[in-house]
Amino acid sequence: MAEARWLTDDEQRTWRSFLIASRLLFDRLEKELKQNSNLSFATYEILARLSESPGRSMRMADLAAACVFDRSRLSHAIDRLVRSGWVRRVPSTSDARGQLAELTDEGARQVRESAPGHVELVRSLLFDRLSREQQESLREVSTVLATGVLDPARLDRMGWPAATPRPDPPSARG
Amino acid sequence: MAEARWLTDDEQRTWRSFLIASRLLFDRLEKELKQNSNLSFATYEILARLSESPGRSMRMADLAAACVFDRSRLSHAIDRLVRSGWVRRVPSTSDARGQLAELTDEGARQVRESAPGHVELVRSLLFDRLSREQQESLREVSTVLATGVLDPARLDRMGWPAATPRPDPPSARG
DNA sequence: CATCAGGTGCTGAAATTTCAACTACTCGTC
DNA sequence: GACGAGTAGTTGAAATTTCAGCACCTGATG
Repeated sequence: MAEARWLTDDEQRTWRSFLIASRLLFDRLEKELKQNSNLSFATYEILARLSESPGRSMRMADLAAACVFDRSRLSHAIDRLVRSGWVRRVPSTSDARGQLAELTDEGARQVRESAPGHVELVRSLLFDRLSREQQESLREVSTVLATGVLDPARLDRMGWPAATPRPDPPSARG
Repeated sequence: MAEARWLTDDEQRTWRSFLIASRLLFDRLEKELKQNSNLSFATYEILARLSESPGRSMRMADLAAACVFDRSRLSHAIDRLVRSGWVRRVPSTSDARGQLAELTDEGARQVRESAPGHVELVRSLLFDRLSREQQESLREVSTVLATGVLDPARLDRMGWPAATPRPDPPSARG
């Protein structure tokens, strides 16, 4: 290795700003959820993802990918959710290794209850304050970051949401 | 409360993209530090901040604010760093309640050793991939996020770095 | 069919973070 | 100089996350 490529002052400022801002934001969301629903952000995300999924259930690995958790972390988190009665484990019928995490009615109720406050806060801290151009920039930058870490194929497999609406209907393929 | 203000599809995609992207990025940095220097990101930040501070030391509260940690978390983290021999606790002379966390020589060596790899990764995942305009957008958006959570005065007190270079030299004030 | 690389999910222990007090000190006021 | 509110930092226990390793299943290959 020759000379380390340091950050310019400008880059340094940008990086620190991003770091601080995202942490402040996530902390704030965490606090709101804890306060109003006694949920951690991580827990909320799991419940939210499940609630949006067909059959209110997902394969463990898919859920982990969607939430950007490693498998162990998800497994422990699901343990706790099962103990709370909000999630049920169901063995996969198509793959004997697989488990589905399935939202219970109680779990679904919990999401419905906590979602509005959470969404309202995201809106008020983020979208109400960003112009349309800034929102586009944010998505653009996020895409750059994500593809910097994972290739597009992997992102796609984990349900990467940044894509603009499909250019062709799926049936028109091939 | 009347009707909850939900997110549009577009906003939903932007939000999820941001969430996933930042998590992927931070996870990656965490992994790199763990792998190459056996440091957590949190630990690295503490050491880095101290190393940049005059006298290689900071008041606990200031350090906590700079790293966006709560005081308890920082206190525990510093405990560990003291046990590692990388940081020393020094009572503040001006305020008998206060403590300084001060980097030891060993600690300084540790930062010097781990910084290049870390910076290189930030550069390659972020700055090498963003145009100048995108970098500006990122800073702009970060500022919006941060001021959405904290007022500018508080940000300033915690060493918010997003400011463009001061319009006047400090001595020209008043 | 047997093998084997790779994928899935779980587990227990260790490390870290969160949470709710608690002590000690400062500052402004009386 | 004593009071009381507010600040600085620590502490211990509980909750969560990380880490390494395990057991099991699948799918490809021979």
